[in-house]
Amino acid sequence: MKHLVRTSKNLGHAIRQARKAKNLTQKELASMSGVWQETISKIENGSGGTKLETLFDLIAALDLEITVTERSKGTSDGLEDIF
Amino acid sequence: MKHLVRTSKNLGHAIRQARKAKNLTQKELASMSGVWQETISKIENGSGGTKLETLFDLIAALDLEITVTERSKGTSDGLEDIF
DNA sequence: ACTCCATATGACCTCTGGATCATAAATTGT
DNA sequence: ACAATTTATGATCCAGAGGTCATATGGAGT
Repeated sequence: MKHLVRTSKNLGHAIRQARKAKNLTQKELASMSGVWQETISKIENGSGGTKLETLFDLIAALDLEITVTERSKGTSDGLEDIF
Repeated sequence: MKHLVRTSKNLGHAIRQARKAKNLTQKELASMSGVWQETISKIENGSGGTKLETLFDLIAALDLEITVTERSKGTSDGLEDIF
């Protein structure tokens, strides 16, 4: 699945989905990423300006990757998942 | 161009490249994104944990998009740009 | 209903990112 | 070399993110 991320809320969804897909609890993800369970909860619920470093920790622990590209001109190839 | 972003430094490169590609100065990007020129400078140089909201502002102003996907298994299709 | 685990919330404290202004250093043009 | 523009740095201040602990709420399962 590919998540187009424009807001913190999008991000939260992507993180939560990836975590669930791996059958991890927030606590487990917390211990493998070094990010507190409480913080993960907030992030998954899209609460405000997380720090990038925190995001990278989560992304790495979840085996995800972030890419930055030019905005695709209309070509919504159907793989995106926007919230 | 597609930038795989794992660190703040990667991010900085992606931002700077996109800005240059559009022939914008930091000050111009600053006024169109609402992010201070000084802050843009720091971000482009990869200095530390930027806030997500700031990043989103920049990304939007530069017509870029962020996607989160599962880490591609080996398939380095040659389009990435890692720093 | 009652456990047990998961997730959310609330409070406190510390640390740091970003706004803001000033200025230094680097780059570009002539 | 010089002037002009762009980028970097340095300092101060403030808001808020995350570490940390305690607790509340929610959900499964029995």
